[in-house]
Amino acid sequence: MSLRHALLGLLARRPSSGYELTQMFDRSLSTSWHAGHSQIYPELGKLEAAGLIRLVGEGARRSKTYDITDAGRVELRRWLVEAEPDRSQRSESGLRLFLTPLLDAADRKQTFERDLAHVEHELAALKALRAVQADAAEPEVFAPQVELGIRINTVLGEWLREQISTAS
Amino acid sequence: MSLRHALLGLLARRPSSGYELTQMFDRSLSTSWHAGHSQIYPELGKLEAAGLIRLVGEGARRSKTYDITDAGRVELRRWLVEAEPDRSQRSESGLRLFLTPLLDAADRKQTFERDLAHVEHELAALKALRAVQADAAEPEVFAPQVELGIRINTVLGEWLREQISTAS
DNA sequence: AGTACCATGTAAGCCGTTACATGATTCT
DNA sequence: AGAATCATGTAACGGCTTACATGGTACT
Repeated sequence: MSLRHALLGLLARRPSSGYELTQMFDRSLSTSWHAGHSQIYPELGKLEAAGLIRLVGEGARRSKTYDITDAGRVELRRWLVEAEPDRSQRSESGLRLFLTPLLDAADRKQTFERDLAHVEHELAALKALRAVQADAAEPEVFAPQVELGIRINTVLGEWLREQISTAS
Repeated sequence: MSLRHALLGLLARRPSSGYELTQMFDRSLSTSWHAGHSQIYPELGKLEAAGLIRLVGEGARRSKTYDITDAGRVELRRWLVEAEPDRSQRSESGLRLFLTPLLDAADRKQTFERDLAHVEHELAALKALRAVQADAAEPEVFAPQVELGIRINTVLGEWLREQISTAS
């Protein structure tokens, strides 16, 4: 269960409300993790009860802003540095790719083209993000990670283009 | 829920027992999907009840071998070609990478080195697999996918090495 | 006054993991 | 005969998604 560490990590970046955390999962973390508000609010309650975060203010519209505590920072560092990473992944795209050889040439080409369109869309978004962040004072995402995303999507695109041309 | 389509896909490759399917998840599909036997056996029952697979033989030790039906093949193709892919992923490694900037330089370097060791291990395994499959009559994994894995792990390794050298 | 969005919460049900349980076959 | 491995199944529990539910604030 990494949700608690994801929340600790986001709160270590800056104090936030549950609503803001929900948005961060969609905007910044969507490529690696997702959580809906119905999962986040109860977990914030548990983290507060465990003393890893604390309520630092209530704002307009009953919003509750939390911040990480020293105990939370210790736990977050322990998890990041000392805990053995769980490297298992769940990727429907990977599964689809694995099953692609079952399709005939026409269907296979079609799915590769669909995937290529998606990869190019991602690539354009990442390059736009890189351009924006070059100026930004406080980048939302770690710049080297944008660069990694660009490189991975680039090789993916190259591979897909090769598959499309050899399939026909 | 892609488990049913993963099972349909594996059975479209060759008729298999639940036990063999469990092993295929570990051996061939572990980088994109995982399922334990306690999930597989009940799902095979549901697929059979739905007419997408059928029992084609019972062997030693009460083993039950299933094969995909024509209806199953139709459903598999529909899912692969026509269904909108769910591209959301759950990757603890991605989450860890996202949170890495919170660490100090020494801790960050340490985690990058741990990740690099793992990437190099994967890369060696994939290159060995590529060498073995070059000779094999009936490759277990689609050769181009091994190539893709090699390329992605290569850029990952390069990126990690850059992070390690600029972090110090 | 009505609509849209901000903000938090709970409940039902499904999916997946871990643990429990049993029997068959092979090897030493 | 005992251990290891093959092979299938069920049960309990926890995580995650979807749906239900409510109220506050801003805009027109």
